[in-house]
Amino acid sequence: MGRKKSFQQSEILKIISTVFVKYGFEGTSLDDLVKATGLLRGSLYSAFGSKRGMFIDALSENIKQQKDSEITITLVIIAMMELAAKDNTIRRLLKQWYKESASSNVKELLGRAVLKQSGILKEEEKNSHGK
Amino acid sequence: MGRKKSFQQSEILKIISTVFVKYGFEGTSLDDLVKATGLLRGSLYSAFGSKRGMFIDALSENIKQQKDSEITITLVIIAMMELAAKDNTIRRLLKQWYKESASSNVKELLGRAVLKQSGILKEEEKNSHGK
DNA sequence: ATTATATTTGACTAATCAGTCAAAAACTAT
DNA sequence: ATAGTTTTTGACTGATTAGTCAAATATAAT
Repeated sequence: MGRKKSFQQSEILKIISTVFVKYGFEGTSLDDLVKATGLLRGSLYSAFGSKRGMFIDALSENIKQQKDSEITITLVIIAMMELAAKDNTIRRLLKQWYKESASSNVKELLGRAVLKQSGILKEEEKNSHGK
Repeated sequence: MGRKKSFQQSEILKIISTVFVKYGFEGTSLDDLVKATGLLRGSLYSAFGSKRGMFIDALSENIKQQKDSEITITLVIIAMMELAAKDNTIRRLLKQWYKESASSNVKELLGRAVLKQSGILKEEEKNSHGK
């Protein structure tokens, strides 16, 4: 019953993910998310409750669906750098991700993604650092 | 001539560094910096010009004085995740740091610091991940 | 068609943000 | 002491922030 949702939650979470990846958590404003999704604030809030809720749902969805994708890794790093220390729920999510991570060298995976986000690496040097 | 500075720039930069490390760049407010340093906004602005200036000076000082300390690495990661993509000056600074980095495995160094910042690692497991 | 329920709409709010600036204070040189 | 210079002070500003909510709209069940 009731009015139908005008959007698919998982599609919106994909868009939300790219915005958080681009600007970080604190660097992303609700207006950024409103513009990117095409939804209005009220719709976003009724679907996710808060900006934090939007981030958690985006992170969870990404972890569930594509554990080692570039977007997932970047969201994980943003969560670790900006949120985990003060947010138990997010820290638990990240612990789970860490435990189940398929990569043989998570630290290097994270470090590579940090370097990539910074834009200081040219394409050719993305895999190893001559040292 | 003129009134003497009531503080030593390098001491204030140490304090500023710890605040940015704790809250990130976007997550740090001027009020946070005012409280932590004990200086007033006007003094901070006349010394550093802007919040970005405070971060750049803190990062530069740390890179110059203790290239591979924990605080330096964390500031580097914050700069890489939040600022480098859109700020040429900061990206140049980071490129220089990367080029001159003494570590044999920068990616792992960065990844370890990200994990540490998140608080998901217990002390015993900080150096290797059983996998 | 009426009732009940779920979603959308977007103007609104209170709080917080980075940054400014004129006046006061503290210093040096003469 | 006076003039010249620099720093400090903190109230102020306009912009932006996350979040709210009553009204409008759209759907399903009866």
